[in-house]
Amino acid sequence: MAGKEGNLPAAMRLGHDHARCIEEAMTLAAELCARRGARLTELRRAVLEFVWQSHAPLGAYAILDMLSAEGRKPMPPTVYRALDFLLQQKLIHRIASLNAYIGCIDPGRPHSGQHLICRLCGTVAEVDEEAISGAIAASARDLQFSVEHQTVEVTGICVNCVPD
Amino acid sequence: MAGKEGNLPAAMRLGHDHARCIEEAMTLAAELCARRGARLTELRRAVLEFVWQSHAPLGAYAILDMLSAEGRKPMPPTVYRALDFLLQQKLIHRIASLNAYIGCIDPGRPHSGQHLICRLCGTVAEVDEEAISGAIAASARDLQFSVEHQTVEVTGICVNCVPD
DNA sequence: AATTAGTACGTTATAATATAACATAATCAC
DNA sequence: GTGATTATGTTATATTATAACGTACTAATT
Repeated sequence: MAGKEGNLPAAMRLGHDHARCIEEAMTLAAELCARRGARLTELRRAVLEFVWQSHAPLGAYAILDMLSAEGRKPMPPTVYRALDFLLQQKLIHRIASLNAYIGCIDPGRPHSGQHLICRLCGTVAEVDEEAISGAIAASARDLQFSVEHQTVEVTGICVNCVPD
Repeated sequence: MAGKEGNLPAAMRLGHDHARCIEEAMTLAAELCARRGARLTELRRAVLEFVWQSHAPLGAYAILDMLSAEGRKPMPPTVYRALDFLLQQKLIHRIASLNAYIGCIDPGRPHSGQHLICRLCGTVAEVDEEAISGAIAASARDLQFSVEHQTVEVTGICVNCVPD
């Protein structure tokens, strides 16, 4: 057996090399923006890096505070504009049920991710299951509903927060 | 062929008898609360009825305004408490992506509903597809994630808002 | 390197959503 | 009816988000 961490997403593997998560996310973001002619400015880079500091989503005002602590003193619109840019570039997701933002684990590929949110540790794991998105698409088709965006947010207790 | 309104949920059938939607919802709510020993007070009843005025979700402050127009002059906590009660009794759902509230179409049966939200007319149709909730449950099981709540909100264009 | 068009950011103010904390009133169980 | 419980009223404030307008930076072209 591979143990309980066998095939889990990084977010739910306690000992994972998170510095590498951040580094990969930042490198990929830079590449994608360059390819798209989108400007990943210092501010936007800083916001994205803060969002990636953990696998728990971060609120806009938490980001504001972190930027303030760094010496910048941005006002809310500045942060929201950076977040809007990152959302447009699909570098982050907004978690509607938490009013907070989290890094996208696979910004290069078009996808409608699903998020598993641990109520105890706050960790959010993104998965992309065709079985889920396909079932939603099929149900919408039955109703002749033209889907633009799927929000799937599953709240519960992650493997690290339940007794074995 | 039954036409485009063949098997659609009431929310998406333009000519449906909405007075009956309201009446059935209110009757069922009264029955369920009685059965559970929960107090469906006048205020809570009024809030539920406002939520059911249409198949588009209603914000807390819109409800506040409607109560004010009726002569009551409640403050926000009063409305939020009524909404909390209705949420606990599963008589309404909160649509996280809209910060708004909508009547539950089947409060008697335990279920995790999915919501299709039309970006144009605001109508929200609730469906309960085992294929969707099952796929989510299966994915969570893979990750040893214990699910407490599923939020599925699908944004797009409903059948009444697209050209034929 | 100046011009300019477009984009990004700064700043002020305020809107929209939600809750904490405590007081009063209604209802229920006995 | 008395006391316990639940519901609502009230004041104040927290949290999340955006409108509107001004300034500065960037990139492309001359």
